[in-house]
Amino acid sequence: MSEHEKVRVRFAPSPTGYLHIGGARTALFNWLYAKSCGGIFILRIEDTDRDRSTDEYIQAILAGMQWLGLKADEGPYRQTDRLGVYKQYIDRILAEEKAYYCYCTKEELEVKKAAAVAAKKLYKYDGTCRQRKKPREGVDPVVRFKMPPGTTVVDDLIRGRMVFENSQLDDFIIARSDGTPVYNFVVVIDDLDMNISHIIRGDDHINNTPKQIQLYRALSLKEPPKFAHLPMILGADKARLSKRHGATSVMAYKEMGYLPEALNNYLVRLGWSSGDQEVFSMQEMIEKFSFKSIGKAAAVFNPEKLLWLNAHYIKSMSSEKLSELLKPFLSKNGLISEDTVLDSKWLARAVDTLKERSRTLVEMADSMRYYIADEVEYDKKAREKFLVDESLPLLETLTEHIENLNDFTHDTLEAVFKEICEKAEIKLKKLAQPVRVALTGGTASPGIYELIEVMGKEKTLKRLKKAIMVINNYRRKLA
RNA sequence: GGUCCCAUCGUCUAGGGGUUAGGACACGGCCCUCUCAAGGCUGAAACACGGGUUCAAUUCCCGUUGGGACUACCA
Repeated sequence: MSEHEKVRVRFAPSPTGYLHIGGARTALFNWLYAKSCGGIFILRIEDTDRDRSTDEYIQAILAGMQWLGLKADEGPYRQTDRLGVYKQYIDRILAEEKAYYCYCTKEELEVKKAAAVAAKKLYKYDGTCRQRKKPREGVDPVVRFKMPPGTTVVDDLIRGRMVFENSQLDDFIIARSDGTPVYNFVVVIDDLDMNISHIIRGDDHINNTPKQIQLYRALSLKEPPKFAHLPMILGADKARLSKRHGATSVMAYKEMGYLPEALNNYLVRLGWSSGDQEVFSMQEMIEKFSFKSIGKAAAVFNPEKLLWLNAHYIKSMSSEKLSELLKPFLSKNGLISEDTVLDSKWLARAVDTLKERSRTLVEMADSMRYYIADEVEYDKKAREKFLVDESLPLLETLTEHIENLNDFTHDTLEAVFKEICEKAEIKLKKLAQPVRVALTGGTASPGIYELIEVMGKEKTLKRLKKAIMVINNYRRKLA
């Protein structure tokens, strides 16, 4: 592949909000395509809307992409740093008479537009200023593109051929009356200037495409880039994904305890597939990515499936790594503070017991409560059902056994439990459930032996004794 | 309204002129089991509708319906 044919793609968000699910998917697909053919992935911040763009959002977008592992090979470029470039192009296109100054005021245009709407006709700029030779006093003009006649063909890599009548396109504005260029113009300049080979973006941009292609042709002899329009992501109500549908910012998912692997995997399967495969490593995605396997229909965002994938990635991640990721969540839920010293081996052991039953890091951190907190709080129903007279001798016997136990491991604990059950002629359940409530406060937990092993002798004994006390107190009250 | 796009289980999707229309999430059942999970097995669940083309259409074409995007001196 020669140098100028090299694949160069870009993700071009506007910093008017956080990196959301839809943007992340667009970024991912661009990144994937670049990686799949040894191309360059460029990040470009489209901040020409100065009223709505903020630095805070730029940082948020960067943070989101970093979390997802979508590293840009070039950039971030900022369009506001390139205003001089756009100015040159505007002067040039004006000089070549492919664009013109328009002195129609907003108010005049409003009136024409209202009339068109009232008559149920398509509103288009009527070309009043196309022939105008002289400036109008007291009006700062906008610059409009002189849309040529004919048709514009878009050969979309995903959708195939689309044909647009140029008469339906407008003499759209390319520079505002304050001289600043507008989106449809700067995109084209940048893509031209940055030698973008493929434009991969949401299909909400389809209608911009013919306009941009016309601009390319007006500005350059080069063939315009190839276009690939990705299907939209919708909410459960089939409307465009928005805040109403829950968290839409990528970083919000981080805070809810999702793993970037899970989110990437979920996102890649929205509109794309490779046979029956559901789980993909980033490497596999890169290897299998192709425009041919991208669908055309919009996809509904399904949080349940994301959760399932997250659980999957939690299960398959090493407990050591998980422990590190878990720590921020432990301090957030108050289980550890800055000066807490956690033995990392012990933490990994604890995580090990929780991996298969946590769908998010938040859930896992909450389960850690019974391992870390000083006291457990009993669930009312659990206490009433299991911390009862019947359990008292069992808990007492167990306490004695454990006090004399030196070898505090899964196997010896199992032997102890078996022995007690045999002597008392009861099923394991009769013993395990009260113990579970005593130790965790609830009825759901890891296996009883691993639970005790991780909890340790001291904490186990303390809680067993507390449970015994609770049962005795209750008896006394009744008496 | 106009332009453009889209249409397989509730959801994500595979498939494609002849299939018992496959998988995954969610849901139900069973197994495993000290609880909860995880895991295994299993069940229910879809080609929007109407016309063509064809020996044959869910698949190709047209239309209808439904959904969506755009229609800014936003991006």
